[in-house]
Amino acid sequence: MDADGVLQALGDATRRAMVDRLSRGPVSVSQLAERLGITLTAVGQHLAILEACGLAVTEKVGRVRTCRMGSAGLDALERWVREHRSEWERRADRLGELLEGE
Amino acid sequence: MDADGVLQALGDATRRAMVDRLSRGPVSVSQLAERLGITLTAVGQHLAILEACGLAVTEKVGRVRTCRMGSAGLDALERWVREHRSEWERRADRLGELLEGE
DNA sequence: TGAATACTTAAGTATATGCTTCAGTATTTA
DNA sequence: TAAATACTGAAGCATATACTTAAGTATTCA
Repeated sequence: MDADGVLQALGDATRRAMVDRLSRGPVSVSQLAERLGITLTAVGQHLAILEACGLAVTEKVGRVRTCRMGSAGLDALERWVREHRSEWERRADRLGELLEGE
Repeated sequence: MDADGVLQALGDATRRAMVDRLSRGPVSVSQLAERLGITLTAVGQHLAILEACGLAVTEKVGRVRTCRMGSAGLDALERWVREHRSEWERRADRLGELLEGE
């Protein structure tokens, strides 16, 4: 899973609301739609994006699709943060050493 | 700094490229514009967004504005990840205990 | 002091995308 | 088996926003 897709997905407020909800446990497409005040179709579209980047996992049983949080998306995001922070902090450290050396 | 703003900001590929660059050290607006192949104006607009959410800090000295990475943005983002992951993992743990109890 | 540099601001354009409706399909219930 | 439920897919619309040009301002250089 690449962080680009995750960040692109989480750029949208509705999808963030969906992830908020998923982090508290599984839900059906209908339940998401009702909570967000949008159509089932819209939820389906967002869900496809969340699944593609590993933020959600879904499974259809009978006529109802159950949606859960996916670990891969959060993993990728955390990795992205660490990489960007560390590069920048390494620089900050070198600057600190430089100043101490004076 | 709220994670919403940070995620909204990082939803855009150009701004992600800017943050990539900033994480490797300070740059001027012109240098960013050249690297990204867009106008100074466009860079300025993105920069305002990155500053507002704490992903960038800028300082104008003479006629050149120098842009650096901001810590607040990454902090907020890491917090967001931890909160969403932990809630979901607590649930997974409870499920695990439940299954063990059978 | 005049020219060049490095932005800044205002205003317009063009496209991406979030959402809708409408018309299906598959599953459950009465 | 008929009606209701829970989605799915195709197609269109409408708005947000990323980018541009054009016209400034402030600073440095020759």
